[in-house]
Amino acid sequence: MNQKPYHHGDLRNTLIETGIELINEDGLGGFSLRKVAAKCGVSHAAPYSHFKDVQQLLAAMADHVTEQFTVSLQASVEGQEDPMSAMGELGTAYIAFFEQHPAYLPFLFFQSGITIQVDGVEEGVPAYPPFAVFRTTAYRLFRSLGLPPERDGTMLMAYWSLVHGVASLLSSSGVRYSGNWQEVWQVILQSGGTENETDRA
Amino acid sequence: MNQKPYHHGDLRNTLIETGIELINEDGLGGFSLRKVAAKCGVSHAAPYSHFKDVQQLLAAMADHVTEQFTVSLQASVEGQEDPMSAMGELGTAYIAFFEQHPAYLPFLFFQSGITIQVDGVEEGVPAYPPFAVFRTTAYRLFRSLGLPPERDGTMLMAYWSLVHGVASLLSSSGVRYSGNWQEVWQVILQSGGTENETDRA
DNA sequence: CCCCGAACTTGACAGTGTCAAGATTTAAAA
DNA sequence: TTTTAAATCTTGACACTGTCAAGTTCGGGG
Repeated sequence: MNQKPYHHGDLRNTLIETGIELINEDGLGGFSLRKVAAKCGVSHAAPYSHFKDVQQLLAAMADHVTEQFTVSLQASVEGQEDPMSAMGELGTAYIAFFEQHPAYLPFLFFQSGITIQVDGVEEGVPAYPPFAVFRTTAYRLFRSLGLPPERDGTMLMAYWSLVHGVASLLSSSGVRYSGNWQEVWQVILQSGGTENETDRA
Repeated sequence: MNQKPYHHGDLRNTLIETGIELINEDGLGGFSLRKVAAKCGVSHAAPYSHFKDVQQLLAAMADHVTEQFTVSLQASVEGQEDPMSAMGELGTAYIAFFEQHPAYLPFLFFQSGITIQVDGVEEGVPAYPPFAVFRTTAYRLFRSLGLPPERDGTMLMAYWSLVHGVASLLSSSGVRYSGNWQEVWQVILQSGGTENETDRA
């Protein structure tokens, strides 16, 4: 439904993908409109036929990356029977994503202001897709643990915040921790109700 | 011990403070060396007498802000008798700091690479000062709860990650959550051992 | 007193985002 | 098919950025 090849042949998508490559190579700070244009073999002002701003290109790039992120999260819980281990896999996938692409976290979360509706279920604002995966998986777990539904919001935000915090500390700040991160977010899962495998040393 | 007033009178400190003002007004993206210089009434190259880089000025600014952050955290636990409520206050202070200065989080954590030693207690790398406050307060609580010391590291990272995650989601991303954040990180504190005041509605 | 060196200014350079004007090509209309 | 309009891309310019080299000014130690 979009633009078909004119002169270059699907610039716009090429700009988006090349821009993402650039960020992965040189980091968010090394990004520039003119570099992307040069890498695509077009003149420095060519992007303005497809994006009114650098911000708009960055937003389109962020959308693309967000989609990959969502796919990655979904894949991690697909086929998982046990809700508890599904949550564990989800957290692992969340963190692995930002560990493998350290530039993505500042890029996704400090760039254009996404607004994530968390609370009032779908009132206008569409839920942030990765968060939606998070929510459905979490609710499944909470039901299986027999948690009271009033605590859903609190527990969901706790788990999401913790996983996001770990990803944040790992990928951006220079935090070194020799312990097992998986144990860290298990702390919340355990607190849900069942106390499986506390340390038994 | 530093430079005394020559022409301007304590530029360097003025640059640092003015730079921080700029970031609070225009955000991290609106920051520029030349703007800071202009705001200080000096020429655009004057900062190079005190900093070899923009990065170095930013690093000095970050140090200054980090100190304020540490003071704020320490003040929040001062005089608190009950370890549990001390931890609550600490988390509140952590988040309040970044809520009041939304530009600080990307500035502190995505700028120059601080390295935070978490695990092996003081082996070379000095602990990140705000984290040090966190650690001592947390350990006090864990002891009062009778937690096994082997779990100290895990519990500490869990609590820090969660609080940092909440601050991150609140101040950078456009997350809207109508619930009570304080309840959110209480989830971890409860999971420590005692279950005080679960919802009773 | 003089003079050395630290602090600051001036002017230049390459690189950035953005826009206006023109050239080129494609799709649609006649 | 020829003509026309719109989309795409280029070129050149502007203001702004960080950085550096060369000068200028000023203060304190000889």
